[in-house]
Amino acid sequence: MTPLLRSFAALSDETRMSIVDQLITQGELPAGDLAPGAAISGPAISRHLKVLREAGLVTQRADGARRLYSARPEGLRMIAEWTQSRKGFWDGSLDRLEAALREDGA
Amino acid sequence: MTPLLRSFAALSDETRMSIVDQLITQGELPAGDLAPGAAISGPAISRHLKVLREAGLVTQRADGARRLYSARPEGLRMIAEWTQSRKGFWDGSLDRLEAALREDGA
DNA sequence: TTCATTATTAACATATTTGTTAAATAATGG
DNA sequence: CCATTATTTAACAAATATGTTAATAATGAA
Repeated sequence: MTPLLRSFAALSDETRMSIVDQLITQGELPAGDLAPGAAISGPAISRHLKVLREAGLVTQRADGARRLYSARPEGLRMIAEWTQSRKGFWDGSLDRLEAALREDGA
Repeated sequence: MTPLLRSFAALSDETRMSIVDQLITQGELPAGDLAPGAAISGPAISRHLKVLREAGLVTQRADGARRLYSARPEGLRMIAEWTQSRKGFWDGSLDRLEAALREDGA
């Protein structure tokens, strides 16, 4: 797991998922419009956006003093695949364990 | 996300996944046998096991001075379901975004 | 130019996670 | 009862994550 994926997966998931969710639902938005939805300060949002940018999950575009952000499909696909692999691991674990228990019982 | 799920999902995933994986693959194991596989000290393993126990992912059984650990199917199912819901979110995000982009292009 | 708006960076504080070593606890065998 | 083994807890250190306020760009308008 890369530091960025780990970072994305970790504590502030809710804030960052909310940011991405807003960008998906409402399309391109300036940084300032994302703060209210996340209930944290501008600088905090700005740093989340930086992480999301570096992780390839959002893109930034300048419009005067504003910075317009959008969700990035390639990034979302990467996350979906990562969660897929993780789900696969746990599903597999469960299957293997249940098989082992059945053998034990037999 | 509960603190325990968050804790489980967070940084030490690899260590804790390795522990659970060993318990699934090799069946019931004493705490001491899990340390080598994880490349950390006994006390560190012990604390991971405590987290896993509290999260309901493993069970503990006394055998003399040893503590035998096993993977717990209900816990694995819970994790599998949690990753499933997460995967669902990201898959859905991707679908929605791609649909939005198609509309834009049209 | 000067001011207002928008966003980012700097400096700092705090909580959480995770590891280590040393001490404590529990069980077993002389 | 004492020594040994297995494990956990205590005390401490370090890294990471995340938030805040204040300072610093960058832009556009008066």
